[in-house]
Amino acid sequence: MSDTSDIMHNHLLAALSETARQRILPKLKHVEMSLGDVIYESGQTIEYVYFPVDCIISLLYVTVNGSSAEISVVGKEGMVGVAVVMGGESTPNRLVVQSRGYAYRLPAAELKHEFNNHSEIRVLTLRFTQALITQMSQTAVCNRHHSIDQQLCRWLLLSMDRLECNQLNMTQELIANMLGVRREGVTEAAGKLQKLGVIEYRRGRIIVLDRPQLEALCCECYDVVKRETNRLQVQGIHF
Amino acid sequence: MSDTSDIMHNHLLAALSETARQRILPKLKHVEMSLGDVIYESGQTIEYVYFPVDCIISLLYVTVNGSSAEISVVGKEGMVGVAVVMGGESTPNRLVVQSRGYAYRLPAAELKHEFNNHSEIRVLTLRFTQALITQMSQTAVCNRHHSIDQQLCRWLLLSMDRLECNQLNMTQELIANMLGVRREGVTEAAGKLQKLGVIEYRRGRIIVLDRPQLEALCCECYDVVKRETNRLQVQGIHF
DNA sequence: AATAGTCTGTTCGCTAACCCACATCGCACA
DNA sequence: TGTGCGATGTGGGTTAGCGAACAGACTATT
Repeated sequence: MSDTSDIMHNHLLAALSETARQRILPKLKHVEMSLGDVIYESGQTIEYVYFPVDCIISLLYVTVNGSSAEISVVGKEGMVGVAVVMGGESTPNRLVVQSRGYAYRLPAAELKHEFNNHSEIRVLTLRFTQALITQMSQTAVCNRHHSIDQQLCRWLLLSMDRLECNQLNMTQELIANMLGVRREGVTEAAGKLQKLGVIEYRRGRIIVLDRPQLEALCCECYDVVKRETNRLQVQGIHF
Repeated sequence: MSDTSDIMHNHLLAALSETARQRILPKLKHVEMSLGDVIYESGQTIEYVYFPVDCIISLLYVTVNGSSAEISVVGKEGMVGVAVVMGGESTPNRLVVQSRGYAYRLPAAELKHEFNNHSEIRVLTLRFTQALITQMSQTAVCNRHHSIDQQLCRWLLLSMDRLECNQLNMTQELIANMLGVRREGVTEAAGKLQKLGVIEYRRGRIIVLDRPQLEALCCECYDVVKRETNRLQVQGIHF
């Protein structure tokens, strides 16, 4: 995926009408996203928005004492940088590439212009923002009420959906940062899942062997977010 | 505050130009909001949006097993029901009146129409949504990393700001529901604050005696949200 | 083949918050 | 003036997750 033939993999770009896509296409740049890249730092002015193709971007919040938590995760189903159309220009979040791959990059001013002058991308962007809000609020609840075991399941499922494959390159340390817990907590939770035969874990590589069971072990949060995201996307098809 | 003379108390309505306000005014209805009123239930279609004047509305998420958590809180600085302009028509949240008072109610369709046809209210609504998103993500982090003591401080400060008075009618049981913790946890935290002379607590009524100290005891979350909300509102003044 | 570095597994004590049960206090209303 | 109920305070046992420290296992590099 190094040319522009994969543009339709991003659901938002794919949902555009032919005319809208032709309008935007020349402004898009296909860029590589490497694991760990910080796309924006907290409070930094957003200069580009990104439409992921096969990478995953995490929205992290980092506290003053350095501990962090993942607020939401975005892949091919969406975009990052919605704050530019909301009028904020920046957010208090850090955006990090959680899984390497490619994305289409659009200058923030172009998105703004398109957003203000054409209802099509406006509708799509807003609807996706609504899905993002759902994911954030679900994360807040999950952080409050559910165990690390459950949250790990949720996190794995969200990542799998965005990669569309059952393998994930990610150390326990990094997962712990995303979930905002200790690495040992992830080790323990992952160990349980491995004993159950749900996943296989080897030095920075996780393979999901039994997805149905993973879903069964997960809290409701995954399902709520997925259903709501689908609901909003299905609506997104008609204009 | 039982007539329509208090319309300017809501910051969004106040920020409208004279012509925009004249356009919307006839569609607004001044309504009383009683403590505990459920404005919308999770998943319910949103028929009206509300612009609080002196009441406070909590966005709650209720899990399948009945435990709950407050995702964000809205008062005179904003509105509830932004999902209608996002295209969602509903959210998986419950909205509850946390502090009684009045609000202006607008049919969802009217807001949508105004949003799609006039940039003024669009800009205001979107910017407020951005502030809401900030609050939600901060809540997620706070739930993960901060103690009940700190969260109680945050919650009190958020409520105080919206009431613009140092007294709050609210039982510990209700606060516990908002924070998504046990009532005993709140009793303990409130006890500490009372011993320190920061608050005075008597049967469903809290009085804040020493706000500076309350802020000092609070985690960073309050400050981040407040600064970000201010930043977005200040921008909101120019069109 | 050795070595350094990274990733994973495991342990021990500790604390915050949980669950449950019950005591007490104060306001409202009869 | 009681009396009942809703609100608050307290305690004991339990647990999930934290912090720190360390051992083993795998990988890459030389």
